[in-house]
Amino acid sequence: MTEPVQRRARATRANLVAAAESIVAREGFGALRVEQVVKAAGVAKGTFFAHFADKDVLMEQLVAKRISRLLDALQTARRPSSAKGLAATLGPIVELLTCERYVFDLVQRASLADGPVAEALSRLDLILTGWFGGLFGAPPFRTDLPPKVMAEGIRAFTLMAMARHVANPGKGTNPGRALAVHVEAFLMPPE
Amino acid sequence: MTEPVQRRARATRANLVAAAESIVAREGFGALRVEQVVKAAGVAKGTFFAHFADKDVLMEQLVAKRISRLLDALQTARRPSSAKGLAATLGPIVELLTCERYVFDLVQRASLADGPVAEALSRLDLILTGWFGGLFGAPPFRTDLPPKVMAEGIRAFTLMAMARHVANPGKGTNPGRALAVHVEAFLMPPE
DNA sequence: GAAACGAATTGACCATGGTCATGTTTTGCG
DNA sequence: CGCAAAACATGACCATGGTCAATTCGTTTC
Repeated sequence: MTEPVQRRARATRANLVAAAESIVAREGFGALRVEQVVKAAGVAKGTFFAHFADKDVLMEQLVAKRISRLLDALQTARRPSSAKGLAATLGPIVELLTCERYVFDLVQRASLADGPVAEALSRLDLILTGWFGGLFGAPPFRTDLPPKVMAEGIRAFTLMAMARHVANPGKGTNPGRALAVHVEAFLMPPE
Repeated sequence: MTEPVQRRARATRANLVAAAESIVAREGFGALRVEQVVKAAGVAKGTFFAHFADKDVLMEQLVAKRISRLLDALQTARRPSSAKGLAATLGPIVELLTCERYVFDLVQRASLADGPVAEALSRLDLILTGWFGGLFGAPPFRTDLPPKVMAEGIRAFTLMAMARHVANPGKGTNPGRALAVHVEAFLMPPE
């Protein structure tokens, strides 16, 4: 639960994480079962819950790691120069978070609390805020709003677009396009 | 699951709903257990799942009914004349949806799919769209955006404000104020 | 009203996340 | 070292949502 101090415990924890990662890679996040993890790691079930308050804590950690990897790429990307470009830039992250309903629900629950997912996403906010420039804004986007508020707006729109997408499987919803509409509407200066 | 055709089955279903409503009134949504409901209704567990695909389907129905009652009041209310007023107007609904984390998660999952909750919320969208006026907009709000897009924006901001609130219990977050900030920023013309 | 057939109901059973009293290993200390 | 305390691990057990083959009930047909 808290960081283990003995070498044995650190190894156990690492085994659990490795086992979980391997299962996720093979069968997806939603298919992971605690029993499966502990069996693969060669420990008892109780041990799992001695290391993670609940299943979600482990899953958050795994998802956050994936998000972080995508953000590493984003960070070196060029600042997009249009609403559409901005929406497209978020594409890989949207894809990760909507790859499974289970993942999206997890992220949604975790995105505004404390924890690794929230941390990862606040890193995204930082990148966006940077793109929107300093106190005086950065065209072509609106220049009258604090970048922080704009970043929060993007977050809200992204979450909604993704929510619509995962709530209507097979209905051909396009989160990227929906997102672009809202970003366009709210982050570009009205004419 | 589908509407029952025999009188007996209709009565069973009504009993289940009544039992559930009574439990919710007494102990809240999150505390409701299927076992408890079937015991109170005097039927077997399997009967519950013959009438409702899963627990959530029943809960959605109950929550939607509550939302609808609040909307009846909203519908007769005067159109708010400021962003702050608009946020305040949504207060009762926000309060209902954030009264329990369980409720919020349920609503969030259901809000963009098919079902009674989505239906109730689309009624809210209709009211909002009405307030934002016809094709040419209605001051003091922005007049350059389709009312539908504005209503969707409000929905996104409301969901995010509520999510932050339920994700940080006891932290004194104020969904109404957070909402007002975003509504102000995005729905009022920039100056 | 008896046969036949689908609707409705039953309850034992299952899957799975989570708990906890107990046992084992490691560490720090005299 | 010897030993007590803390950290760690165990697995039987529990809570709860959900399944399904078997059974009972209601309705239709002749």
